[in-house]
Amino acid sequence: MGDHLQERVTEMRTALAEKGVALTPRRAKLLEVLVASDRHPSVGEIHEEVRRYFPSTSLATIYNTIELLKETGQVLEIEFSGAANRYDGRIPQAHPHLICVECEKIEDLEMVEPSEPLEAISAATGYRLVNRRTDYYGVCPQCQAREGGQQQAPQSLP
Amino acid sequence: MGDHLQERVTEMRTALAEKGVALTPRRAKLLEVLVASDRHPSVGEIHEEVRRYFPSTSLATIYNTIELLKETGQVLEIEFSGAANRYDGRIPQAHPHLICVECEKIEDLEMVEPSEPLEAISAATGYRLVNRRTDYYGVCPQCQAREGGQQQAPQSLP
DNA sequence: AGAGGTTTTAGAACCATTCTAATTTGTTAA
DNA sequence: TTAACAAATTAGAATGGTTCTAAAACCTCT
Repeated sequence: MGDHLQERVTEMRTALAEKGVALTPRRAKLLEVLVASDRHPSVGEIHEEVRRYFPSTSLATIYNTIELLKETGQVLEIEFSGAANRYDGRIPQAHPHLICVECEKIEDLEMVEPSEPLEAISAATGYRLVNRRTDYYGVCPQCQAREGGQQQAPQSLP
Repeated sequence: MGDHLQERVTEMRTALAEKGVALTPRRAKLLEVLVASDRHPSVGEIHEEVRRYFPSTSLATIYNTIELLKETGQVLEIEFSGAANRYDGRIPQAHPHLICVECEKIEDLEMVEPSEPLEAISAATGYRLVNRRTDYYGVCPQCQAREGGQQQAPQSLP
C-alpha cells in the first residue's frame, strides 16, 4: 500500500480516536480494506473482505463503522436506490465520478472539474451548502467492447 | 398551468403515443400531476394526488407509468438510498439541483452550470456517456431560520 | 474477580421498489 | 350484442439494502 494510502488510514484512525471510539481489530481491518480498494466498494464487499480475517464479523459492524466514518467526514458515500451504496475511503471529499451503467464500475474522474463557485451558489440561493455530488453515467470502454461494435456516438446532454 | 407546462404534458403524451401505449385516464392524470408540481415529487406523492381523482389507483400503476416515462426520456429520476426517489417532469434533461438536507426540498439550480465539456470527458475516458448528475446539498434559508441563528459559515468543498 | 461501559452479533423490522397472478377494461370481429 | 383477445390495473407478495433491537461478548479499571 502506497504512502498516500497509509496516510489515509492514519487519518481515519486519528479521526476515530478523536471521536473517542475504540479502534478494534475489526474496525482496523475495515479501514485497511476500504482504503486498499480502488473499486468504491459496497458494504457487502467490505463485509466479505473483513470476514476473510474475522469470519464472525456481522454486517451490522460494517454499517456501524461506516457510520462513524461518515460522521467524521472520513468516507464519501455514493447513494443509489436500486443498488447498494458505494464508498470512497481514498478521497473522502466530494469529487466527480464516472459510473458504468453496465458493470457498475465506479472510477474517479481526474479531469479538472471547473470548480463551481460554491460560495457564489451559497450567496445566490441562501443555502448553507454542506456537500455536493457530480456523477457521469455511461458505458465504459470494456463494456462497449464486450457488446460488440454497434454503439452509437456519445450523445450530448444539455 | 402555464404554456410551457402544457407543452410538456403534450410532449409526454406524444412520447407515450409513439411508444404505442394507451393514454388511460390514470396515466393522463399522472402526467398532469407530475408536471403541475414543482416539488420534484416522489412516487408516493404522485400516487396520493392521482388517487384524489381515481381513488382505486394502485402504486404499481404509478411505478409502471413512471417507468414508461423514463424509457422515453420524459422524466428525470433523482435517486436516493435512504428516501424515496424523486422525479422531475418539467425538465427531463439532466440539470443541477439544490437539495435541502433538512426538509428534503429539491429545487432546480438556475445558475449557469459551466457546461462540462461532455465530449471532452468522453474522449478522454472512452466512456459513452448517457447521463449525468449534479446536486448540491445544504440547508435551505427557511430551515436555517427555523433552527435559529447558530448556523456556521458555508464551508468550501474542495 | 466484579462492575460498568463499549462493541459485536443474529435476527427482526423497515420501506421503497419490483414482481406476480388474477381481474378489469377496451377494442375488434363476428 | 356478444366473444375473444390484448393491454392495463390491482392487491399483495417478494426482494434487498439498510436500520433497529436485545442479548451476548469483550474491555478496562478498581
